[in-house]
Amino acid sequence: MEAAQAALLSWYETNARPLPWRISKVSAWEILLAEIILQQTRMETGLEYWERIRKEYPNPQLMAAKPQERLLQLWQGCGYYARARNLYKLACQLGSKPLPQTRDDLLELPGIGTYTAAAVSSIAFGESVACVDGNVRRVISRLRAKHLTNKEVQINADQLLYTDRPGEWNQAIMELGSTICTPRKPKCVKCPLQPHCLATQTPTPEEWPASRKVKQKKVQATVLIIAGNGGLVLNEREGKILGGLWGLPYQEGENAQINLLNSLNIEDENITEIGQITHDFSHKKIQITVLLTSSKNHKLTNPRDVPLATLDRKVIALYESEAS
DNA sequence: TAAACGTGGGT
DNA sequence: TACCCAAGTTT
Repeated sequence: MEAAQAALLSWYETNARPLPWRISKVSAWEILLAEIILQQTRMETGLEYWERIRKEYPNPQLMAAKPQERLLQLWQGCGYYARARNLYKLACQLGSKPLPQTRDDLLELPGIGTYTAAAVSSIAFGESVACVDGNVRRVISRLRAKHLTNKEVQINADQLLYTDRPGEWNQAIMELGSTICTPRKPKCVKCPLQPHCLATQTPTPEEWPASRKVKQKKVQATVLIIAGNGGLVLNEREGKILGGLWGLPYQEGENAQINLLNSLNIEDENITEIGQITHDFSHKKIQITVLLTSSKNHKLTNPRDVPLATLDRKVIALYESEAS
């Protein structure tokens, strides 16, 4: 074993956070659930979703046996709902077959990309493959003090991989990125890889890797609350944005208000504006006008009975505080 | 390849 | 306030 590998594994042995799957043995399915839930999601947030979802679905067959809407109900608030839709598709597609054990076979499944395929095959099945996530990319970029392409990062990760215990190695390097080699103010003094790192020899190790710089677009939108005794008008959303979740009538753009009212045959004079809300997506900043009217003879739904996105929950919370 | 896709926490 | 970013994938 090389010195850098020994140093990191030794550090990991005493500094690994006590995550559930490190404390006790869990199934490959539960590893897969964790990897998907943790995509772009913080550990502290993801853990409670993982506990909830693994408990309800100890295996893929039990997931496929219930409606997608049930999964989305457990997923609500976690974001990136395509993950849940793809996970459900995966469970259905699997049928009675066991989970594939290699990276290449896992890669064929919906919602499984290069990171997750390598993470699951190495952690759950011991395959010697290096996974590259944001942590690994950052650690390796700094070790080399270079702006690397994806391919170059993967090559470096493959070379560094400790093939005797690939799952443990992958977790160790991610753990380092997550707790020591952080995006800002990295704790180089505590880093087991410092003797091997080029970035730490510079005044600005946080310079690597380059940041993404995606600018949020500002958009206007209107939401309409149609309220009655039985609840609110809620519809199941379709498409990629919050698809599969339910939500209030919502429209973006200049003529959103007029279009919304026309499409629902609502008269102008029965409408009141109860407030403005802002809600951020990663790619856009939404300024929402919240309109209220009373239901004549619409089909009403209790918001507690259906999966909702945080955006809709915020709007409903405003309405409920207004009503009380 | 770049943009779309949620949400919440940190600075 | 504004911006960054988190165990990424899809198109």
